[in-house]
Amino acid sequence: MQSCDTSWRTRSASSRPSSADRAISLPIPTASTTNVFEPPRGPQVTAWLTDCEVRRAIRTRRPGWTSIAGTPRSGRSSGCCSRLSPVPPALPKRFPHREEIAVVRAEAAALESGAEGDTQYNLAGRVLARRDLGKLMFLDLVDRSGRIQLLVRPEELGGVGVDLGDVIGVSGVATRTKRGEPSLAVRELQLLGKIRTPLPDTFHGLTDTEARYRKRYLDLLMNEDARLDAIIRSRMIASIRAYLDGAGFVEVETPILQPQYGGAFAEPFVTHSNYLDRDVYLRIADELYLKRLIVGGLEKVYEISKDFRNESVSYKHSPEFTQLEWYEAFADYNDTMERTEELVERAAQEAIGTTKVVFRGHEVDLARPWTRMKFVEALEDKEAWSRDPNELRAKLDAAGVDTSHDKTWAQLVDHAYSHFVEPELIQPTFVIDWPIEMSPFARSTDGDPGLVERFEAVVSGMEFANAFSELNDSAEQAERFEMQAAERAAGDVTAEEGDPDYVEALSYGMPPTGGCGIGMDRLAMVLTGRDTIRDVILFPALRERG
RNA sequence: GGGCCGUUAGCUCAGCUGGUAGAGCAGGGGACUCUUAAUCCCAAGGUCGCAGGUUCGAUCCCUGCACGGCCCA
Repeated sequence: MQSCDTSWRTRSASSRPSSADRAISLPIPTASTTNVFEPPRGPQVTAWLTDCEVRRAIRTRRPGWTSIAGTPRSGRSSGCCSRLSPVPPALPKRFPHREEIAVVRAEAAALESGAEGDTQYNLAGRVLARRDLGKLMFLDLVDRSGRIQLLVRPEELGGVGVDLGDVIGVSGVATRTKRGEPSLAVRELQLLGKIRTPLPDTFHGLTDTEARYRKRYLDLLMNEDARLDAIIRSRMIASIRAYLDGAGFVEVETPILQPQYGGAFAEPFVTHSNYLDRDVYLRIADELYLKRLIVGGLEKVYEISKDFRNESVSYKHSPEFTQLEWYEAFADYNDTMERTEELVERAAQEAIGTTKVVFRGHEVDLARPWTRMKFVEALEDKEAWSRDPNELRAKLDAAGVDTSHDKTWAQLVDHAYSHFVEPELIQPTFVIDWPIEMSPFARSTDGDPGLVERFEAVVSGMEFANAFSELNDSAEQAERFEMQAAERAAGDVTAEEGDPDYVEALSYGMPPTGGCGIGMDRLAMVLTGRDTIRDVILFPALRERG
């Protein structure tokens, strides 16, 4: 099923390594760095209740505060997180003036053992460890920014009923324990969300691959790496948007439901519109609509969106995936290559703080410039190039490649490329100047009308970007569609269907244009160091459980 | 689509070519004032993925199916 890898715009697409094994670490956010993930900082945090108010609350048994929420208990099992657990009265609906755990942890880490800070902080998060020593209780509180130990003296709070997995809010001061652990000395503790089903093993976490995908919330909750992956992906997307916006691009949205799909070699999903009283397709690419906008004069447009391809899955293929496509008038594929390098390098720096990653077992550097390699020369080096289908098939058969599924020359050549060239491209590489039969939307090269100005970007053997100097002549586009119709007739069911409406759009004239598609999921794989696309898609497609 | 592997307690895993299942953690009861996979004591926890077959007897052997993983297409 190579059809996926011959798309015009790339499609995006074990044991779980521990944090220490990961090639990347997030730069610690500081006040000076712009971090889109940090919630807006309010005024300097103080207790959300004054001591006086707390005392009054305790006297009046103000609901919600653990210190007065129930009978003081002893023992580590001071409440059940199951159906037997007493329902706390009216939990708070908000918890304002919250500081990030990482901030308080940093302050605590700078203290002497046994010392306490001056500032009272509010922290909130989930309790993921509990070490109960009778009159002393240690809880580990986790939020998105990190983990900190809570030092609790239940008697001083009038008893604490906290179960592993509860969401709580606390108030207290930074401190370091005698053993030197950065902590918060808790003065007040409040239950904010009750756990009803026990957590998975808090030491091993949730490691079953299927369970991690089906119950991603548990994966995120238990595994810091999973949270990190989600954040890296979000930063990557944010960085890309910021880059394109800054470069004068207009972000647009084009139809997902389309009467005519196109722009890639792929099987579409088919659905039905009651209003239109006809079947419509879920888009397989944004390409043809975006170029209509270039015809319309928007000059620089981009879209980051879901595409859908009704095909099987693999480590780099998912039936629904996120793709970035941009189109830039008055640019060609050389300009587009430079922009691709810059965009990816910036995304890496802003998402993970470095351009050096480990992906699929290889140390890779995404920093500019990337290697340029001509498609035909790469195949010639492997003695896997011929313009004659029979001769090419013979060469591939001689090399032990099973060509029985390849019906056309284009399929043979694609097979040869996927088999011999692509897997060996480890450092980021642009493979340029592709056969015209494989590229119905790209302009011919100046030197060889049989080749087009197209590039694919590859890293660790995986394609993640695909671009070309866009064909902008309607008559030639019509001929290319006819060429594709011949491919279909020859047995390639994924060959491009013609799109007369698109040809008509081009007939009004389109500026020379460079266009590019980058698989966001695949780029996220590279940046997170994940080997499978399902690890960077929060809710991957799975079969219904039997 | 093909090959290989997996599915046992909420989670992480043991289970000897066959005699109806164990541990740690979590959960329940209790002890404990510096722990950090805290520790200690007690009790509880199971349609061994599903359906057939072989057998006196199946978590174990065989077949099919479901779901997942890896590799190939």
